Amino acid sequence: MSNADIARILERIAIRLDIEGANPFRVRAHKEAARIVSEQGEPMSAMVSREGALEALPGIGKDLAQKIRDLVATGSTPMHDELKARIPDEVVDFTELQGLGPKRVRTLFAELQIRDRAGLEAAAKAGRLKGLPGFGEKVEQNVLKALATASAWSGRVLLARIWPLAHALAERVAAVKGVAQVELAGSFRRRKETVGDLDLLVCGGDAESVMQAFTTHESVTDVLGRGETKSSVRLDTGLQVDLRHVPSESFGAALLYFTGSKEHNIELRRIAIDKGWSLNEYGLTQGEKLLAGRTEEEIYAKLGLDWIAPELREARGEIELARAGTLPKLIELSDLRADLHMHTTRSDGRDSIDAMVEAAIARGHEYIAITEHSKALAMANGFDAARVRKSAIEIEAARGRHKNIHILHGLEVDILADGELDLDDDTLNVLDWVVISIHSAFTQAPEVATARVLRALQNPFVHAMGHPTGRIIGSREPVAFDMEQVAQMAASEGVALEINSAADRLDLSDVNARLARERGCRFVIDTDAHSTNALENLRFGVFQARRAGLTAADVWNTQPWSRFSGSLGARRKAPRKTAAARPASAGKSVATKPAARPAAERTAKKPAAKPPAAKARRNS
DNA sequence: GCCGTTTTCGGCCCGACTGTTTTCAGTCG
Repeated sequence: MSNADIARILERIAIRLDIEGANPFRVRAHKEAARIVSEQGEPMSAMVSREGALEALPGIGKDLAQKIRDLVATGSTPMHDELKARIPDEVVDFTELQGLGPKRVRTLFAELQIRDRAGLEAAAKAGRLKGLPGFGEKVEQNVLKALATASAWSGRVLLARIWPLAHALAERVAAVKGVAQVELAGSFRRRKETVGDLDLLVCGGDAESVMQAFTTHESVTDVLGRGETKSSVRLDTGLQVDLRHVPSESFGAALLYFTGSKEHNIELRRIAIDKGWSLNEYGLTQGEKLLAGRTEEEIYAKLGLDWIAPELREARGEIELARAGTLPKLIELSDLRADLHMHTTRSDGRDSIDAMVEAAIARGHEYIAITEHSKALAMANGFDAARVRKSAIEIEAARGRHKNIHILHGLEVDILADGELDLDDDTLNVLDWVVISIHSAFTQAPEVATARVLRALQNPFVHAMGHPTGRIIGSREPVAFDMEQVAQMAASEGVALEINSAADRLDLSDVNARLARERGCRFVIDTDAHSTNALENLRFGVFQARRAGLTAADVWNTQPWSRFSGSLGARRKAPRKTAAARPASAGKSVATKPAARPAAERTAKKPAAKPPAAKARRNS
């Protein structure tokens, strides 16, 4: 049972408790626990075996720790079984519909015995909802609307997919006369890999004109609400967009507030309260007196904190680092000097070598690697040994045509099901840059998958592991290998883990990259572009890296060519470790070598997995 | 259900908007 599975069950326990009218703080405790579990890099299945490890997590006490242990051991917990027997799954799902919260869902279930979607729709159509307490004509109509919308809307959309439309909406509002500032806040600003809605923040201009411009945008199909300071709309794609018009003296406070995360805000509020102040979207106040509000920086400063980049605002220890002045200096797109994973028409790319190289030059890259597929991916026209040797000549010719960029002769070599690589060592030795990736056998058991990856990582010709977990957001689960062991092996072998910038990969995830960083891994951020356009995606990989707390120093392809090229051959010179080439025996934990860069060397800047001060977060 | 320099009880973040009410509960973020 993965952390995500456990988190989901805890979340549903919380909703069921809420529907039953339980103590709201008990509900919140379960929701908080779900969040904490989902953000742990280490699997719960590993943590349960360490005495007291669960209880050491802030927000997890004796009771929740036991529930997590039950879930790991049996896939369930007695309390959830009892709750499920009383409240069916589909009733829980009702709370996802706009306008239905726990109270109204409770009424539907208790008064009308509605147990599923079909029943809800039938009751609403028959006009049986509007007579219920807390319901009326309008709510009934909204339920029907929400049911129709929900079937067309999966809930979240990839950040990269919404990027252009989000900016178009912002520009539309920015064009209104007198508007001074427009920001896209929310999870969009935190650069989460998917966003559930968009939050626009506007200051300046006439509020009425701003609302008018916003609610009449061509992609708006439904105006959900329209007040003096706030409007909500639904777009034709199903996405909800909220706009808030705020005064300039409150803009920083509003930006902070609506950027979130909710958990980050709650921690900030606690700090304010402890100082006898109050923090809301209008500012930081002491009684009637406004202490700060115009910018985020002044609010953080007043609270005794360094400004925290939005990508880190997830209540994962960033506040303690900000207080201590030890926040990492996050990597930026401009730090990258290369893209080391891309395809051309020679395998399954859409553009030629020359087109890709020219596009890379236009992007300002100092060096790139052309990395076609290997032969296991026959459908992608993967290279065999002979084709690799021919390719070397083609790359050399390309170098002759393009003098103002360094081109590495690379390959994306398949990791076969048993951990063997798809090409032999002699062939790999021809290449300047070897990325290894999983493209098959995605559903192996954890021990098998772990042994497979550990074996592959020990090949001395390998430089990097591409899209390590193989997950596709929304459609394919990550390969179930043990990230802890893989990260330790990658660190000790000096193999970089990729953060793949493809919109639906973003693999490693922020949580995994954070764990890998703590184990001393280095990284590369690549596009895996299959066309010149896709080279633009690098920014999304950088966002993911920032969410993981990575600095430029953590990422190999930020190095200037002279240093990078000098570091490529290091592993090949070392004698081949024959014993290490065998896969570890299934089910047995593999001896973990110390990380290449010991954790202690890096603690000064790294965000702690569990901040030492977190248990006492109400201190200040 | 969690937490603790107020430590085993009594707190736990806060405001806008809607719709159902007739002063406010429910929902949402």
